[in-house]
Amino acid sequence: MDYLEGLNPAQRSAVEQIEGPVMIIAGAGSGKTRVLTYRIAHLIEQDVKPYQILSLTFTNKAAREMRSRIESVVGAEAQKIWMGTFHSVFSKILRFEADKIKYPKEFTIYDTDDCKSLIRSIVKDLGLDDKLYRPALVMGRISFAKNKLISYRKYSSHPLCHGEDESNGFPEIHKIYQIYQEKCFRAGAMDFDDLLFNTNVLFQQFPEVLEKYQKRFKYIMVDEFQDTNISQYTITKALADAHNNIAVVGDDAQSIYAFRGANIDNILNFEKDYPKLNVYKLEQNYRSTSTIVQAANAVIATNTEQFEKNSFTDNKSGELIDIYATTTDSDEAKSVTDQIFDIRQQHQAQYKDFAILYRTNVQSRKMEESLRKMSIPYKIFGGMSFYQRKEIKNIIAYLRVVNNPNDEEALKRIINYPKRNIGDTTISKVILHAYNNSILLWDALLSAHTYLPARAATSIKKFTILIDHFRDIAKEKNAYETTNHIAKVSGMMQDLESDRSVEGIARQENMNEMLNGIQEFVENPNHIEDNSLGAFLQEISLLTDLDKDNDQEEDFVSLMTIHSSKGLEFKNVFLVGMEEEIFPSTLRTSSLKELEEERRLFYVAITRAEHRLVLSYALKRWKYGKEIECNPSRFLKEIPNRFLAHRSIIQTQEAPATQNNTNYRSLLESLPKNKVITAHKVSKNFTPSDTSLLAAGMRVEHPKFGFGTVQQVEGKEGNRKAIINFDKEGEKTLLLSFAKLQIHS
DNA sequence: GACGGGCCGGTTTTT
DNA sequence: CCGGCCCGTC
Repeated sequence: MDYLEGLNPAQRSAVEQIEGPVMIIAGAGSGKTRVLTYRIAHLIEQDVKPYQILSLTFTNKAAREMRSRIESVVGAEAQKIWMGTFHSVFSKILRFEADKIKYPKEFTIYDTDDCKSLIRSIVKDLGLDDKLYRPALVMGRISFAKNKLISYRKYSSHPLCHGEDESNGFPEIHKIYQIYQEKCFRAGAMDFDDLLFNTNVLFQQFPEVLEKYQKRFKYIMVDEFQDTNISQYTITKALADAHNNIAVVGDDAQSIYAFRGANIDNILNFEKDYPKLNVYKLEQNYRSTSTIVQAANAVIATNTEQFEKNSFTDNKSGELIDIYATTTDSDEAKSVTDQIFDIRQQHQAQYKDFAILYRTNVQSRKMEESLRKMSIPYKIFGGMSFYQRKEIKNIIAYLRVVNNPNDEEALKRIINYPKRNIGDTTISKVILHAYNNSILLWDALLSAHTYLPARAATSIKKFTILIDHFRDIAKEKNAYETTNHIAKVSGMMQDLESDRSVEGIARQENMNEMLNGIQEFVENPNHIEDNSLGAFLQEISLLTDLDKDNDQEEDFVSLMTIHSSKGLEFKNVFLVGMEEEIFPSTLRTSSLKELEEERRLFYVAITRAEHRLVLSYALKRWKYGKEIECNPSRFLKEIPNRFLAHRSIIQTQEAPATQNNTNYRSLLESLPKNKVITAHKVSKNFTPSDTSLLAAGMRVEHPKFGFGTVQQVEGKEGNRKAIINFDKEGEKTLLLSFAKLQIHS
């Protein structure tokens, strides 16, 4: 029981209260994962069987990590705990129960691209304007409905659905939704939202199935509860109804997924649904310096909607938070890279102690270029993931068709790759024939000779024979051998090998990596009970690249969006692109609700940092091939001055394009570098002065640069700058709207 | 049916 | 700056 010793009183109560409904409000860095881990270990110590525990986490990686931590307390038993994301846990249950809801066991999971492509074709078939009915928009509406458990039947009479569509000029979405759902059903496919929606359908229509799982899962835990949507909450509540042993963990301040249907109201409803609720608040932050904790608190306090929570820490104040501007986005990237290089040297840090966070994925490009130039190892999470690459999607499409021959989206992708003389018109005719005659797509292919010209029918015949052959192979051999065979016999491998360009070779390497991945899957003892092709496909379609296990030995800087960084922590965090339009995003400044979610996102970003937080923004940035002017983010003003160290505008010089990155030392020496400024000991009574009357010759103090003499003041309004010659740091240009200066003379 | 060139439009976050 | 789509040519 010694694992209980290291917990504070609130944490300990949250661990020990195993019966009945529990809500744990866990501030950032408050040891939430510890509590969850020990709670499960504690359950097992109390003789709860591991398979009676269902623990829903936010990422697969979080589940894996938690499992291995539990394992170190209770041993191999930990393997039997049901642990994973909502999507992965319930897709496994659906795979098992598929026949009940008339889906094939080997149903396909459509990814976002598949869904959009399907919507595009439906919009075309209906003769609608594809400029108006854009796939992303339609998809968003369908997703919105599914997350609220609104079926296509209910959609057309729902004021928030069809009603809203009509007033926005999209009266046909309900129709698209219906056909979309029919086509998915016939293709034996579910999209991400369907995995949850259909779980609800399963539990509602088959009480005996629900009862089976209610009996099994005596103890249920939900992490990141603030990010669950109605569909997820309904599943959880249904499962918990038999025993009422449900513990949810969340932090309303970190709710950042409303766009995905997440509903803060779930926290409020939880109190209504479970009047006997025990609430525990974990308020002590063990992660960050008090400067960072207080800055984050100040930021979140700006929001009107929030729970009472008082985040505090006993950690020391640490360094001030850096803020600075750069002239361009390239300079921003360069300065961040330089600082990472320097800090690593000075503090003997490792690259994995650093993260670069941004609001949107496109911002990673400039960072990546700069890191490459300096030969700094890095990894980009999110954005274009491994499984989204064309060559990978192609081989997966083959596997999908072999696994489920009615998978329309996969079929469209590979029926003519490599070239088999089956063009778009032919494919469209087959799909239309299947739809009009209400037959399966595969049957439409088999009977192609009855309605298609001989030439096209012959090509299709050849294709179906090929796929049948692959299915025979799949019956005899394991997933790895099958894939290997398909890659060769389909002609894919040859097609890749014929391309000797750098990209072509990279594609072959990706293909090999894919094959290795399958082999690992097949051989992994965790998959012993089901290492089939179908199980593999299911697993990878729900994997994000955040889930990848990182080799402990590897040392790299992490680049990701703030959204992806949730739940993670880094010693040094660089938050880049702190500009209006970007963060907060233009699309989210019109309503208070959305702006407050952006602010929570800022809160999440700040609280990722353990020791050092650096905020930067550019004055100019490239966008769509044009250079645009940027303004500093309004959020910067929400951090109280006493936590900030403003720095001069940083201008770097780009490295010559021809420079290769093999010898970064000489490259480094050829470039002007931003020194990392050692903290100046601020005078005890330091209070920033009004700088509107600042003039040349005045003596000033800056919290980071120390004392200096004003050389010149220029510009006007928000753009006023002062050139100051600091005694120790030399000449700096400071933007007066941000610089904290105390005038001493 | 395949392929290449030109034009247009997009702008968030993710399972 | 990108990728997707349309249209012309082979």
